[in-house]
Amino acid sequence: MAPLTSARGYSIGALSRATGVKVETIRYYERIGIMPEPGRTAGGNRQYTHEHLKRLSFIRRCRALGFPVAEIRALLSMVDSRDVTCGEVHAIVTHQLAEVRRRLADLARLEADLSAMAAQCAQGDVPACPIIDTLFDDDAPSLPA
Amino acid sequence: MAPLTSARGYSIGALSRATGVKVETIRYYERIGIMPEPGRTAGGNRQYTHEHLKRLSFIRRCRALGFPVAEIRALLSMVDSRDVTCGEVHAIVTHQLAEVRRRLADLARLEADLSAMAAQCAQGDVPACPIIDTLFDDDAPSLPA
DNA sequence: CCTACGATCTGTAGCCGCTACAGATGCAAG
DNA sequence: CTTGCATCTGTAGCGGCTACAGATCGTAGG
Repeated sequence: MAPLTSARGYSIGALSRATGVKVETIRYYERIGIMPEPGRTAGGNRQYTHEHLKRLSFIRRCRALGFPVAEIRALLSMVDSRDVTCGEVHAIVTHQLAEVRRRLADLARLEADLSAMAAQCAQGDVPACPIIDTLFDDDAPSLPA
Repeated sequence: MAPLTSARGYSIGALSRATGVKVETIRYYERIGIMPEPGRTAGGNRQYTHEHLKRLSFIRRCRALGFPVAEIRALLSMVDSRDVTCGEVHAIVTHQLAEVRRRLADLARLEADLSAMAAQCAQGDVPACPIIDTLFDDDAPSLPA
């Protein structure tokens, strides 16, 4: 019986479609060492296995959660060395969570400042603009924190 | 009477201290054309005026609001051409506000996902980890959107 | 006036995480 | 066999700085 696609493996394009990670990015991940070098066809094209697919999906999910590559690398090396302790993983996740919350707080402040500025503005063809005036004002040493 | 510091102008270091923008960044802004080339001393050191100070403060405030340099450039060219219409400024601010809100929403989702993951985790020396399991799971095609 | 030392100078390379080429091949369908 | 897409390698670019190296400027103390 003719086996399914997974028997001969995936081309890089197939892997890309299956994971949603662009071809160039897959090669990039190989170059920076978070994806292992796959086998090759006689002609030199990459051939991936289902293991590659799982790993790349993992990476994609982590990226979607905002993990920097360095942290993904750390997670993967724990997985690779079969030395996953829940505590370490928890620490990485918690750290990332703190990062995200910090950025959230920053953005919330921006949102407040920008919407206040937008509200100030007459919006018409008026040649003067309170926004510009505010931003250029000497007396405001910083933002309305 | 001996004039104040502003008479001879500011050195790049003084401007940096006055605005909170690093020296290298000031030179970078000059290179990319959002800060004008200042005068020079006989020996070739940059000499800034109070106008430079105001402009750089404006840039810094805009950056702190998350405006990309391209938008700051647009704002500055309106100012430079003395053709500031409030409507255009409003459009740029509103656009930036929308960007910020989009990023806020993204981050809020990340926050939710990460805190759910962190809560799942046993946190101890347990050699298995539900987080890793989840992220590696085949059946999860994407994130719990 | 000289010396010493910090500030500033120019130019270039690196950071992250891709993305976009160019120009040469591989591979599969008709 | 040809066509034409997919893939190959290698390199350069994006934004927005940041960090050097190695030379020169400027100023305060002796």
